[in-house]
Amino acid sequence: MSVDIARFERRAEVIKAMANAARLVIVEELSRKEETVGALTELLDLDISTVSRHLLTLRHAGIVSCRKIGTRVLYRLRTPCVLNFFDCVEKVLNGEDEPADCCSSDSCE
Amino acid sequence: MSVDIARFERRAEVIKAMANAARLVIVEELSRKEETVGALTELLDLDISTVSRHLLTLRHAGIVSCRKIGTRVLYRLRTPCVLNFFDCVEKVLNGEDEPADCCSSDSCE
DNA sequence: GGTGTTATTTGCATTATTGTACAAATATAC
DNA sequence: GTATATTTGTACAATAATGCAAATAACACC
Repeated sequence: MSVDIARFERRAEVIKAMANAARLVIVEELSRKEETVGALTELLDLDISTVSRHLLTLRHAGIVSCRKIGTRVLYRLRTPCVLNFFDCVEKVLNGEDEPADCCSSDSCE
Repeated sequence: MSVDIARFERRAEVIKAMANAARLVIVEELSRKEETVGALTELLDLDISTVSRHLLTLRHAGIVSCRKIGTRVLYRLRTPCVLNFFDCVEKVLNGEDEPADCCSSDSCE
């Protein structure tokens, strides 16, 4: 391999943290306001322990941060620029940003 | 669950396609010019069959497209806006976009 | 036509990673 | 002490990454 793969591994770690529907719901919700684990769990059909782990994933990636208030933990979006991902993702989903595809065979549609 | 999870699943599919170091190398390389599977394989310490599958993943997500020239298949970046991800990813990695974190305990750093 | 060569994809098996729930542990307040 | 909120231990299922070998595609040559 002739590339500095470690640099791309680090980038991929951040993107991986965004590569899950439940975590995207969390990110969008936190873009509106700080929320507790319990409140986020109500949005998602998941066990609270699972939501807690999703938040850990986002926190380890540096995307969210948290603060403790009594027995609650309030999570917030630490790097709102991740919301910029969505514009491009919608373009990709709509097949924008490209005239049309060239090869239409099975192996290359 | 009280959210339209399917919408987030679709978004996550696109982001998942970007959530791998080898595929990020491919995307960056294709941002410079069209390349064949063989040429991309030389950048990565992976079997050509693995690279072919990474390209399939990117193609299914709508991020790259391809065209056949003789026995070669040339891949190109279909939605260059994905390159915008990198700016934010670097910010996240550098801990920018945020004063500092609040909770410094084990459970909430 | 057939045969060989090159480039890519596909079938299959294996390993690694991720998502998940339940139960138990921890932390904080009352 | 009890009650509430969250995290952690553990196990399991689902998904993803990988290489090797075989299959396919496109061409060149005879």
